[in-house]
Amino acid sequence: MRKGERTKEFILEQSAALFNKQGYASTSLSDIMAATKLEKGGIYNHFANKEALMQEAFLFAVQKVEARYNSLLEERADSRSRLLAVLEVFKSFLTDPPVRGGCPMLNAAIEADDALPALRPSVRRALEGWRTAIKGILERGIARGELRRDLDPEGFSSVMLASLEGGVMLSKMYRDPVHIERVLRFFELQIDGLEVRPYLYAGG
Amino acid sequence: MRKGERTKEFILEQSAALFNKQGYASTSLSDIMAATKLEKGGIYNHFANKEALMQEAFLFAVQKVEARYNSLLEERADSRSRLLAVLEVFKSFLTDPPVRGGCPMLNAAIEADDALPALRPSVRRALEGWRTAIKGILERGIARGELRRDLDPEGFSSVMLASLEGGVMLSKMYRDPVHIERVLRFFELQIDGLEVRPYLYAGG
DNA sequence: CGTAAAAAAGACCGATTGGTTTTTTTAAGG
DNA sequence: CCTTAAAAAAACCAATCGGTCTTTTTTACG
Repeated sequence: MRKGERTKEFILEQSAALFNKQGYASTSLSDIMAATKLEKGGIYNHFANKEALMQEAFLFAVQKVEARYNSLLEERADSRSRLLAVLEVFKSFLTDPPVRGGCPMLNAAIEADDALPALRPSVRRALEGWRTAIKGILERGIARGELRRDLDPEGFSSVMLASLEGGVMLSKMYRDPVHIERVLRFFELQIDGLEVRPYLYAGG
Repeated sequence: MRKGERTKEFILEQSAALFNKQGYASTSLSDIMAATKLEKGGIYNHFANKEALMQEAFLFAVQKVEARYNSLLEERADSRSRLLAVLEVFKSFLTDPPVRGGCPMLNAAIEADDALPALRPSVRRALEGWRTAIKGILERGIARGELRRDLDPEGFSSVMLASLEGGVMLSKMYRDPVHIERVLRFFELQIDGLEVRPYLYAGG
């Protein structure tokens, strides 16, 4: 009973990395067998079929990313620090990925939208989770008087998430972190511009 | 002789759409046979193997996108109009795609970086083409005195391309054009902010 | 119109795919 | 320790994969 759960977790960990690196359709059960050193029977004992494995592996990957974010979030109270934590998560997809192969949401999104319709709802939910997280930081920042009131959290969260995902894609393709770094720098400056500056804006 | 070239073009057109929609690895020769109503022999008469077909189909797709851009570029001389033409191309991936299935560079980039190494150089070249196109518009705009001198073409081109690709991904996943529209609006405002305003900046 | 070459069809191939079932092994609980 | 159920292995399956080769059909040209 306990042994089974441990191996299931292990299968998820290995296959999540494979799916994220090679793609879901391109990763065969043989690949997973090789990575886990398990025979087919040992794998299908824990998952009904490949689709169920893909589904669970994606959620496993998303969970890993969220764990990374939460650990980065510790003791960060103000909006600016929190937004920087989001930036750091996306940078980590290239420097020290929670799951090998880049951003799980981005990778799954491209593959899911036509080829893997079953995965679409989960991917969408994960992306929406990130967008609302960013939006929440912005709204809270405005409410706390840390961010300018003329900022549009709805719009800015879309743009920031889009840029980060695009930056990850570019840096992966170029094999050069400079592109995600430019995105990071750009949004650091944007965030600073959005901040209410006590001295500059004092009294206004 | 002429007939062969026409069918080759037709195969490229059909398979480019399939590859862009379903992914390269997930699109089988049977899919292409069904789409072209050709037997396997009729296809392999024009392409050495599936990899060669993928390669040529990707270049075909990129060419279609470039053609769209060039048609949008006509009679647009100033930097602002040209940058807006770039924005329109990326919006068109969702509203009226040159090749069905979204942005060919984005889709291929995600799949190519680990699963299809043979496609990587072409994808990278295509993306770099777009980035340098944007950079060129910015540099020219600065030289012509249309854009502010403190603008960094190198960095801004990365950020703009990343955001557009990310915006396409988001809108495809949400099946809602609002996200790419937010990116578009954001960069329209950015571009306007980068412009040298004759009255505001007159003399300085 | 006839002919030679190009183009397409069709049969065929081994390998691999995801999946199932049966057997063996392992591990946990009384 | 021993038994029982869980877990993993192993054998097996039809279908599909990309690819090859041979035959038939079509096309272009003299």
